[in-house]
Amino acid sequence: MASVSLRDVAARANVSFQTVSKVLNGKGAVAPATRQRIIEAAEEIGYIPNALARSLQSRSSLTLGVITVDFSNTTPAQFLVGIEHEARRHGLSVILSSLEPDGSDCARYLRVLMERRVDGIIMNAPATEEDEEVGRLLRAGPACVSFHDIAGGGVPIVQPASEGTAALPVRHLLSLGHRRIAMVTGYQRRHSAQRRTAVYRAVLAEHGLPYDPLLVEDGGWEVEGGYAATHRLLDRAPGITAIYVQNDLMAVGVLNALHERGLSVPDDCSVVGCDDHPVVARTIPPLTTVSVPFFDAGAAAVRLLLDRIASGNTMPEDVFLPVSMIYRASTASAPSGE
Amino acid sequence: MASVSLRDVAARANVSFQTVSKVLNGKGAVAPATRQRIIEAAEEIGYIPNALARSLQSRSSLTLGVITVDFSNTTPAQFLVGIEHEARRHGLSVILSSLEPDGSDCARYLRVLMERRVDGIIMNAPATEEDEEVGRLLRAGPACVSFHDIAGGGVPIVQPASEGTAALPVRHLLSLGHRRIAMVTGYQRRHSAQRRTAVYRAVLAEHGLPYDPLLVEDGGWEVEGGYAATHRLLDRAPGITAIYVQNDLMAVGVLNALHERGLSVPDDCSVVGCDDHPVVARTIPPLTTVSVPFFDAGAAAVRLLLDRIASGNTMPEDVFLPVSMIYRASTASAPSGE
DNA sequence: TCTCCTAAGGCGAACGTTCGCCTATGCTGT
DNA sequence: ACAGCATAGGCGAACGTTCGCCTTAGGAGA
Repeated sequence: MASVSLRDVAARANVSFQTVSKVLNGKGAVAPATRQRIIEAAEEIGYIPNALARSLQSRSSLTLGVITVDFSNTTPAQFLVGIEHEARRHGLSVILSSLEPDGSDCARYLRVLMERRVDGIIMNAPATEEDEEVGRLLRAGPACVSFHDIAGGGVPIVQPASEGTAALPVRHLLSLGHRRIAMVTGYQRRHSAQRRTAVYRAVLAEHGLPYDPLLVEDGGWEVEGGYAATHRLLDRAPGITAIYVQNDLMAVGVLNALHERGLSVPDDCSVVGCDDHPVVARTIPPLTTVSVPFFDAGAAAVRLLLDRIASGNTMPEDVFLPVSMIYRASTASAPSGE
Repeated sequence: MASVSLRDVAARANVSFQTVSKVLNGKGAVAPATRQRIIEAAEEIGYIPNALARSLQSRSSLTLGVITVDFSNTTPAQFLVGIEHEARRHGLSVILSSLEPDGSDCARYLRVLMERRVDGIIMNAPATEEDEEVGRLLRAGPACVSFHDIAGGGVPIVQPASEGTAALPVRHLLSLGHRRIAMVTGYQRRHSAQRRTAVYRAVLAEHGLPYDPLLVEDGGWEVEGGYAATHRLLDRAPGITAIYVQNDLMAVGVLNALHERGLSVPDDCSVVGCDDHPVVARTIPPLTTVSVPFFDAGAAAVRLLLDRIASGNTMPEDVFLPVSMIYRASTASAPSGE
């Protein structure tokens, strides 16, 4: 188990260890017989190259660092899987750091990644989007790409287009004749929730409808928050015929709350979610939602990062991911008002 | 950006680089004034230790490798989060490798982890549970702990007790008076599905009930599989009054299929899931299920691994995780048969 | 005054690579 | 017979650490 090195292989094959290196990396000119002997020797004593030593010498760790929000939710997990697969395709490994909910440990983990000399960093930690220190570190450190805003900018962003994630559902509901369209938002301190709210407002305005704060509730991104938000909405704002929910997890809670109230979806109230979580294809009723390509987003982030590294860390354009509506059974025409 | 090393700090503080090392690691005896000077110098030129070099020299990478099935599902993701947190607590980083569905790339990734000289490996890749090569590599390589069986053994296992995940739900249904209890299994090639099936069978036998293959369908662990399996069951086996579903994701599909058939849950048919997926607290109806501590499982795996490393790779006992029933609204007494 | 001790810090070596340059050997062409 | 040249492989250095041992200087004790 004591690690066997190039030197051990060399001793066995009666050559210098540098020659072994050449053979194993297919570099220099080596006689076929010697090559064969070396390869066999390596095989016999179970030589495994030491990537640490290689990285030290080559000044490239072939490693990406990822700092992410808790990914036990499906959406950040999909993003992460996309990153991992694309990284692997390029021969890179991924070091994972998942943050506390408040993101307070981000700077510390960033430092760990820098000590480990990662070649690049991918961020998905909305809780730090206003953290100036994190912004500074990221601008000073290795190449970085982020899924959320970074305080002070300077880091390219990969994001679903919020015109898509918000405008598509709201337009869909409007086209079905709904006029009192409530919204359950994600945690309102997050920029993505704010952006979607702004788009909701803008689309309503386009159609001559006022923005009514009574129709908007914070669901905090989670199932239970969606459930509670819906009950609050129904308590205080009668006449709601549709709800746009900023993610599918909350939408599950929304459907449950409506059911508890004896309201039928979609007959009494339409619901649109966002993300196309695997589960909502079979909720009762199956949910109309927005499909967001999280896997692809992860892959795109890796590619962007690699471009950035290759091009000497120039600042590329932000990437906006195309999204699309998935029409299922949770939306229908507004009940004929009388 | 060109990396600054101990030597650079040393030059600035007018000492040897080894002295800088001593100060920064708090090792040798150094005069307070010198110490101060060194710390300031390090600060000023932005010294960041090189973990690669450190690992090379110390022969310990402070890294854990994790090989996991696609974790865009919540349960493997929770396990992974648990691992990451516990690893972090011990100052270890985690290198992540997620496999193709068939696990065919496992041996390759294992090799990468060994090249990177990880201190230990945690496996969660059920697709490889019969792969002899993987088993061999794991027994020969660094310390390892697994969440699923390893071909040939020799690796300690951390697992929810299948007496819990299967016996608890089935006993619950029996105690409610159900006698025709169907089961939607996970992918039947997996040992965990097989074990749960065996326990289901054994518990029925305890109560003098025969094992009826017509009541068992493979749902493949996914929502859609649960949905399809339920329709097949209802088509061919009338009189089912309860369904035990081996995971919650499938249970969502089961609830939907029952709803489509016009069967009320729990009045016409009870349903029990497994895992306590966050979503099933608000399905319609909320699902009775088995809570499995996946976070804790991840943390326990890390602790077991560290014990194993510390104790020179002795073979510890397997760990079985305690599970418990969560009673919600999807189960009720069997309809009074007439 | 001499010995001994301790504190402070220098120094060499090693961890396992890769890279570039150097040398020895033998063959080709005239 | 000799210059010229591939071809094969050796060798030194460097990447950035940590570790253990050595040296030096100054002070305490007899």
